[in-house]
Amino acid sequence: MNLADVARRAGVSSATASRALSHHPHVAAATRERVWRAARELEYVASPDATGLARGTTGRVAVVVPHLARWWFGAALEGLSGALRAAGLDLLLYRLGDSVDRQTFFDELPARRRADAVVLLGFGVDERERERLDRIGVGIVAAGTRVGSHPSVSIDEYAAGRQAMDHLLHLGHRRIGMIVAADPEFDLAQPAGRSGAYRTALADAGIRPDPDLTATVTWSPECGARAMSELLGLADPPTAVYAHSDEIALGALRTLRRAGYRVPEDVSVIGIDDHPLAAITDLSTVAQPAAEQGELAARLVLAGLAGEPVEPLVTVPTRLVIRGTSGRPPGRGAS
Amino acid sequence: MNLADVARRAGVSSATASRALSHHPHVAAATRERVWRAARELEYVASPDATGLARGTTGRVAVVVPHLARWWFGAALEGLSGALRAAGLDLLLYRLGDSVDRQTFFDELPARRRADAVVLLGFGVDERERERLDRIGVGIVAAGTRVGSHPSVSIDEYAAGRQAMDHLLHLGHRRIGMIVAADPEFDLAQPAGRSGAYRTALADAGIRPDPDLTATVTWSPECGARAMSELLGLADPPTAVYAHSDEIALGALRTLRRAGYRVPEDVSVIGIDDHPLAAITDLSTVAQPAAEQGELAARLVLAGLAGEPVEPLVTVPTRLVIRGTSGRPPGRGAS
DNA sequence: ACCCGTCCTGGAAGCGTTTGCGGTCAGAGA
DNA sequence: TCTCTGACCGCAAACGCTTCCAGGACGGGT
Repeated sequence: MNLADVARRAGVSSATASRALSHHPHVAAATRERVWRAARELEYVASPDATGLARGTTGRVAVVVPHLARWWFGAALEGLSGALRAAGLDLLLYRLGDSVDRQTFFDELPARRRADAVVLLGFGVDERERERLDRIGVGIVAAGTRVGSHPSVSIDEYAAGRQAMDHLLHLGHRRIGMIVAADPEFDLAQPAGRSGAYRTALADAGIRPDPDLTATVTWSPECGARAMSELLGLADPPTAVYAHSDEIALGALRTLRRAGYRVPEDVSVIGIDDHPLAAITDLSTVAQPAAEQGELAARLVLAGLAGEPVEPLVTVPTRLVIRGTSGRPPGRGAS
Repeated sequence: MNLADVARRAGVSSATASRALSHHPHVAAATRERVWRAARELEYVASPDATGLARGTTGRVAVVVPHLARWWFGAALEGLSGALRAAGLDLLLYRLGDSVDRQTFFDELPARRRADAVVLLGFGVDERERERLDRIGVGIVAAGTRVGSHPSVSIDEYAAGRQAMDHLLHLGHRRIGMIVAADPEFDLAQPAGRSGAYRTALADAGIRPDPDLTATVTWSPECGARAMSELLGLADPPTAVYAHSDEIALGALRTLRRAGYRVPEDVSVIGIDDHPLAAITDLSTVAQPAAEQGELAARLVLAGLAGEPVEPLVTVPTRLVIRGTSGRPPGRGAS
């Protein structure tokens, strides 16, 4: 069961056994083979605790997420876990459900000494938290957002927003609503870029933004539905709606259909994400590769661990996906 | 940084420091206080590796999942992680993406010696795998499925299926289609109960099942859409469809709408899960508490670790949620 | 035949905790 | 005042692995 047992069975010292098993040079081929055979016969597995103690490294990386049930997080985590597993690293998952969890996490830093690196998945941290985080003493990588000057991988939020907005503008829409997806507990950092795109896109098209056309809600389909109701209640409702996420957009869609509006004949809708349900709902959107972002984050971690230089800011491309919920505004007929 | 440093600063031996920090009895109150203060000042965090080595326990729980991006898994994992965190246990995540991952996982048992318990989230294992699993040497708990005689928490798949089917039958449907959600890689174990419910419900209603009315697909909305096309292509298409999951049902819904069928006037649809998008899509379904299942699984783990007797089979209730996609069959008018 | 590298291997010292065992010391009972 | 009983505390041995350091064997060059 232990290294000593393997060594005994192979007739060598535990030092040699250790070297043989971890592919060190300077071990005779025959010896190496004997040790490996003994290990196999005994079904030997090294104790990671002992290894960690001796080597000063844990073989684990901590991943911190605010949510798990939302599509983006699950998908990103899939990419991340796959790449880490391939590299033989274990994944320690910390979910910070609410501000209490969050507070204690940054106060106590439970991940300390338990991982060789930390990945922040999809949420921003404030100044104080970043300062705490630095005390954790290991490399930090962010995915889906930028965190200070740490290496990070994400989409260009602004560009993604522009793709959505420009699409609506090209279709001829002038009165465009926006549903902002914010999170009361977690600064997702995405809203800024996505909202900025809204404003500048309008400005570039020579349209003065109407503050009434912006609704801010928390991240859930129900809220998207409510926000849409608000927008429809305006004296002069929008002919198109740009939602910060597909989940929100789907909620908005529901409200529109319920209220008897035709989509896209009366109102166009576009989201961001390319959620799996967007395809079957025929929702126009801006696709972002979630799993790939997770995977790239893992690569940054690996590079950092290997002491290689790491690309500080990786940006993955987004892609406009035009489906059935976006069309020309009413009263303009198809070309 | 180390225990020795804390001990030195508090003017005691590291043995005493250790006892004081882990709330052992037979430590003078004053001493304990001094040690704690020193620890706080030094921001001391015990090395889990060293602790694990000395104590023979890891403080970690391995969680094995086949998917992450699907709602149920994310939600269950949320419940699980919350409860484990509250108990001070770390969560080690192993995602088995495909049969290759799966094979190597069961061959090499990487979780061995790295966790005090293993939770199998939402997938069944075959005989060989179970036999391998037992060699892992720690407690095993299953959630969302049953695994041998290990403690497990899940819904009553059969009962859930009956709730859905009986609802459709009560509405007067006689020709009911079923879309089975299977997984080529993972035996989800759910199909059996859910399909069984279909057959016995029909039998109890005196209806002979028509094999053409059953479509088996893998678990994704697109497949649900395709399966629905198949059913609609039948000479005598169903007036209602019972889908094994909401995701499938949503796909089916899309096909129906595209094909110009009205829901529920022409065709009724019901799923299982109560996916967050089911509410906004107005999909009738059978709700199952995903997060709660995860949380209960964590409790089983905790009980097992504490040496308490653990309930072997926990069943959580499901609930029929009638929304807008289920109604009376055509040609029978509202009562 | 001798010396000197080169390879391989073993001894042993950590890595940071926990914990069994024994020692010290103060207070209580006689 | 003397012993005895506990409460506290420290010593040192694990826990299972890695790695530095040095020793032994062996072959080739002189």
